[in-house]
Amino acid sequence: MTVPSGRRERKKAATRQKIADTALRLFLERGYDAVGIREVAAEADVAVTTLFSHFASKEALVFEQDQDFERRLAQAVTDRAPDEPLLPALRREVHALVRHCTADGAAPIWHMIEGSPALREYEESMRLRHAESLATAIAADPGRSQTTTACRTIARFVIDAYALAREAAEPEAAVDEIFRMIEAAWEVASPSRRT
Amino acid sequence: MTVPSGRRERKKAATRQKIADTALRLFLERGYDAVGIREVAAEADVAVTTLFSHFASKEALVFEQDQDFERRLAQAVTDRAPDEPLLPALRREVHALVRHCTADGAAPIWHMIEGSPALREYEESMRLRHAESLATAIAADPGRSQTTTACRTIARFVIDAYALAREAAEPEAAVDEIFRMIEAAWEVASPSRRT
DNA sequence: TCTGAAATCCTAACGGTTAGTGTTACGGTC
DNA sequence: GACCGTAACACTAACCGTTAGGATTTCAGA
Repeated sequence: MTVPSGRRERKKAATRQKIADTALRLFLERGYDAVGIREVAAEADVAVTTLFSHFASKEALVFEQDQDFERRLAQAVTDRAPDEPLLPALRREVHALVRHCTADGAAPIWHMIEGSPALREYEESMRLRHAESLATAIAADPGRSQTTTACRTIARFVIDAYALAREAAEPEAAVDEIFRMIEAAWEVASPSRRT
Repeated sequence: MTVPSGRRERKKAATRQKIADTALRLFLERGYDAVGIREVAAEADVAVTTLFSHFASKEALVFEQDQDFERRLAQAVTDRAPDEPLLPALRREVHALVRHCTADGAAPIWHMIEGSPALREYEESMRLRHAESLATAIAADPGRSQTTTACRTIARFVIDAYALAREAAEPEAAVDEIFRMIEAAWEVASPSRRT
């Protein structure tokens, strides 16, 4: 027991990172579908079973930062200034996420994702998880009077905003446009005012 | 060319139906994951390749009415009374769909779907398609002044309403609750009024 | 009846994923 | 420093969904 201190963890993290880096490099070089798992494992110099002990699926190799994403959304709710309303905080975070995904370096990756049905599908199911965890965070927000259904609804809408904005011609403007709609929906779900 | 008249089409439809029925029966009897494609094909007395010429994937065997669903949503927009506003028409249709899915006989099927990650994921990606086609229908609605982004957003929200309502304790009430939020979002997206 | 095409079949494989079973390398303990 | 439990990793062999390739049957129309 106790805290596993040091080398072991570092080696494990290094292995994981090497696999992820190798996979992404190969995928970008030759296309996601054209590179097999056995090949990624060989190039990263690990066994196939080791690869799958670090990543649950081939698609997960691409969405390595999945968990960061999920955490950031929830933290945008829980860690905001005490007097800041919910939605502006979420809007800021979504803005940041969209900016991060449409940055220069990220373009080839998203191009690859859009080119592979398997990756698109996987991303969709990721978003479902993100919406659920965001809904939980919103529902736990103090001084809130909306129903559970309303919280889950708004969480979905926020995730939708992220997904739609990324595909829009002007992502940043789209975020603002969609959030105006979400604010209206949120208002109407409030028995009293005060968000 | 001309219209392929009769027997051929009937036989094909019969084969398709037999495969779907057999698959659903086996899945419900022994669990989705516990029944293999080869087994379904054998029990339906067709070749595996034939099965896959009727259904694109194992999951598609379960969501046989996929296309109906998609068509009904689009038609709710295009076939509504000339003076009926958009959202009430969609609300009616979503009500009908939710009622259909929460009907008595359908319970075991949805239970099975919720128990299989593969099926949940597939359903998610179906919804994406449905949202896209609904967005197209909404965007094509005459006398409409919203932006493309707003149309796609509302389409997503409507699909979300369906998904969320089905999981709610009181599905019918949830539909109404969520649609109140969607109406507000739609209003705010209108440069002028008049839906 | 003949012909073209659609529907079906068979075989064999490919690629992601997992189970089963060792084998190493590390961390804490004596 | 020797020792043991365990976490990380490796190897093999398979399972399962899916597809390519190509043969064969069955129907609609000329």
